[in-house]
Formats: sequence, structure tokens, C-alpha cells
Amino acid sequence: MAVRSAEQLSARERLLAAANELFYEEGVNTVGIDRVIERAGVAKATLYSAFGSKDELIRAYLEQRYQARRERTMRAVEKFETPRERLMAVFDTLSESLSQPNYHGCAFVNASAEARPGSPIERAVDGYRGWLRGLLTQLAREAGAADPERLAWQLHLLYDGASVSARMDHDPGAAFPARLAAEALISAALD
Amino acid sequence: MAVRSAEQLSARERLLAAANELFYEEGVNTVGIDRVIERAGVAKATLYSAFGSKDELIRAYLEQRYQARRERTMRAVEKFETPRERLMAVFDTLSESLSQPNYHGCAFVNASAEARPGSPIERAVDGYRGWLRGLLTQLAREAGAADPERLAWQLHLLYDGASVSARMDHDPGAAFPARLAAEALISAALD
DNA sequence: TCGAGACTAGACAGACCGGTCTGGTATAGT
DNA sequence: ACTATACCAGACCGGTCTGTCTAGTCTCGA
Repeated sequence: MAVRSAEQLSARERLLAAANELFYEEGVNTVGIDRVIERAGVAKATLYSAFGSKDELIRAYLEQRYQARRERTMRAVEKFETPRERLMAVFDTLSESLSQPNYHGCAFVNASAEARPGSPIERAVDGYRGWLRGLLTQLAREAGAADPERLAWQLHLLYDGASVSARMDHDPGAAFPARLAAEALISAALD
Repeated sequence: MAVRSAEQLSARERLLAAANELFYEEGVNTVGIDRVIERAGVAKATLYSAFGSKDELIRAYLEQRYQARRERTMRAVEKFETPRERLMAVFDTLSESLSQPNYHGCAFVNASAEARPGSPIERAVDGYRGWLRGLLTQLAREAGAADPERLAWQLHLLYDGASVSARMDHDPGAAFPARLAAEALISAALD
């Protein structure tokens, strides 16, 4: 891929950027193709030659968010040495996300709310959730939890719950009680 | 309202029943008016004279689910005496819900995923969440929690997280780790 | 017996949906 | 100079969306 300046993004990149804004803010079902291509400044045929279908565009949009989240989380995790600090770094990254001014909930929860069974959306969701669960499980194991899978599951519940609460209760501070609860559960799981 | 046998439901009742099935299973946005009236065996004009708009039908559908959940939960709570048992009864009711064969996630999370801001959907969501938070806070206070609001918030996170996990991870057992985590958090909050 | 109210069936309007296709332009490699 | 590629603008297709309207049926109370 050629090196481009910020103003010379490829059509595919502009489409993904437009999809990221519109799909996330208003929902993948309520936003039509026409609005995406208008925001991207791209012809409809270009979208279909690049992605093939709206479903695949949605999948690419989710995949992009998954990779971005993974990189941000891993960067935060790698700043610390002890497993316990690394676990808390996951929640710190979450806290930053929930505090962003345009936070509209977990993109994966939202997208899968009305996804048809077997849709490409579900594959992207499974990838994201599998990665996060795996990370939490590994860190829980390294921390010495008696039952790492169970602790990881519990931390995942808190993670999801904070995302839901931040959106539905209009309170970006939901990561704070989640973090405190995570600490309590980690402590309890080390006996 | 007249007493009716099961086969003589009013048009309004049949519409609500059809909406409950279709909206919950497939999503409020992907299911159109035509499918609702077809399932209800009702004319379109009847729907609009009874509810005025699709948005109001959705609101009524959510209100119905809210009332049903409240009654089921309160019935379970009232079976116990101690605040701690009563808190756990909330999670036991949740566990039953998640284990139902046609569970498709929290109806309120799903409906609000693509709701337009200011839509009637948001009012129904606020009512439901306010009730649940209030119940958890009251029980946490009766249990003697040092910070009842915080404990209630944490339990609410677990409650939401279990709903999300049960759907997204295809695992109806998500209420089990949630219940264990709730017990640990309650114990830790009583110091 | 008559008339009000609740209901049904279905045409219709106007907008929007995802997706295909035509036609034309700009650029880069050979 | 020729060609392949990438892209744009926009007409167009068949279908679906919410919501309105007409017209007719059924029931029940006065």
C-alpha cells in the first residue's frame, strides 16, 4: 500500500472512517449505504467493489474497532509488570473509553442487538470477545487465581456491565465501581 | 376491561403479544409493522388507533416487559426474609431468565442500541433501570452495606454483564459467576 | 331498528432500502 | 500511445418501510 498524506486516504480507508463514525453513532441498521458513501465522498460502485455488501462493510468496521481496542489495551497492559496491575490496566483503558464525549456503548453489543443469526457480524463479535476473555484468563492465571476461568468470566461481566451502564444510565463513571469490584474479586480469588 | 377467555383477547392485547414475540426475537427495527399485524391477526388501522405510532407500540412492549420482570423479581424477593437472601433472589430470577430457550438478551439493551435520541424507547428504559437500581440500593442498605449506592451499582453491573454474556457468548450459565461475584462483593461491602 | 364504535381488508403515498449498471475521468505502467 | 486500474456521479431496479385512507362488516346498547 502506498504511503499517503492525511488528505489522500484511499477510498477504502475513507469508507471505513465514515462507517466508523456513522455506524457507531447511529447504529448499523438505521444508517443506510447512501449516507456512508456521501460522508466518505465515494461512489456506490466503489463501496461494492471494495466490500461486496453492506454486511461485509459492517464486519470490516467491527474488525477495525476490535484491532484498535486490542492495541490500546495491550499498550496499557504492557506498561506494568505484576499480573494484578496488568489486570487493572484493562479496566483503566475501559475507563478512558467510557469517558470519551461521543461514547455510545459497546459497538459489538449494539451491532449484534439486531443482527440476523449467521450474519458476518457474529463472527466479528466472537473474535473480539474471545480475545478479551483469553487476555483476562491469562492474566488471572498469572495472578495466581484458584479458578482463572471463573475470575476472568467475572471480570468480563464487570467489563460488559460498565459499558452498558455508561450508555444506558448516561454515566461515564461506570468504570469506577467496576474497577473497585474487580479488585475485590481478584483479592477474593487468590485465597 | 371485560373478562375474556384466552381465545378472545382484544386487538390491543393481541398486538402486544405479537410485538413481544417479534420485537424481542428479531429486534424492534428489523421487524416491520406488517409482520406485527399479520401475527396479531389485526388490521393496520387498528394498530394505529390503539397505539398511534410504531414508537409507541415499542414503548408499550417495553413497558409490558418491565412490569412482567418487576412482578417476577418481587415475587422471588418476597419469599425471603434476610436482605442478603433477598439480594440473591434477584440473581436467581435473572438466572431463570437467561436459561429460557428463547433468550435473546436484555430487551432494553437491544431496543436502545439503535434508538434515536429522545425516542419514547429511552423513557421506558429509564423507568426499568431506575426501578432495578432502586431495588438493589434498598436491599443493599437493609443488608448494612457501608456504601449501598456503590454496592447496588456493582451488582447492577454484574446483572447487566450476565445478560450480555448469556447472549453474546451463547452461554445461559452466565448468571452463575455473576451470583458468586455478587456474594463476594456483598461480603466485602459489609465490613 | 337504528346507529355508534370497534374492527377487517387492502389500496395507496412517499420515502428509503441494498444493490446493479452505465458512462465518464484521472492516473500510472508498459 | 495504449491499456488497465481505480475511481466518481448518478440513474435505475425491485422491494420494504411507516403511516393514511377508503370501504365494508360485526356487535351491542338504546
